[in-house]
Amino acid sequence: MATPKKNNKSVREKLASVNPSGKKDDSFFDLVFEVTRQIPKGRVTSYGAIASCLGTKLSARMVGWAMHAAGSAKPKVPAHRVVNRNGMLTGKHHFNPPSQMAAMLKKEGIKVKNDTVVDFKKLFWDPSTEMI
DNA sequence: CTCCTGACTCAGC
DNA sequence: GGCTGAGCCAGGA
Repeated sequence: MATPKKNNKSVREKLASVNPSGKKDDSFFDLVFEVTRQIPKGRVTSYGAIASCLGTKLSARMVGWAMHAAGSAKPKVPAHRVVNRNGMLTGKHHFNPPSQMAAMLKKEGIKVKNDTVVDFKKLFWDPSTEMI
């Protein structure tokens, strides 16, 4: 894909607006959580997209790692809407139960086949573009 | 304090 | 064309 994302700063500001409660801890984790929560229902995004929009495109792993903490995050983070670049539910094994991820996606109208999001490209939600 | 691992991605072979 | 290696940051042992 083109991946023109360059509003990394804008995204951060946007997130600041979402979090006006004097919360200054822009930990990478929190940032990822905010973005993930902004994902519209019936849409999905990739770790790389989030990482890229945050300015840490080289650390897509951290996004996934942050999702690991999503289970303890409050309110709950729709980590099921975050998949890898191929639209594959790589993190489903971390859900409880693993089938929960696909079930949630299906519930939102997203077709999941073989642990992969159908029309992922079409349902793809670019945080640095559609969120602003 | 040091080492390792991890829900990814890109580049190279 | 698919597979492998390396890089990234943070948290846990």
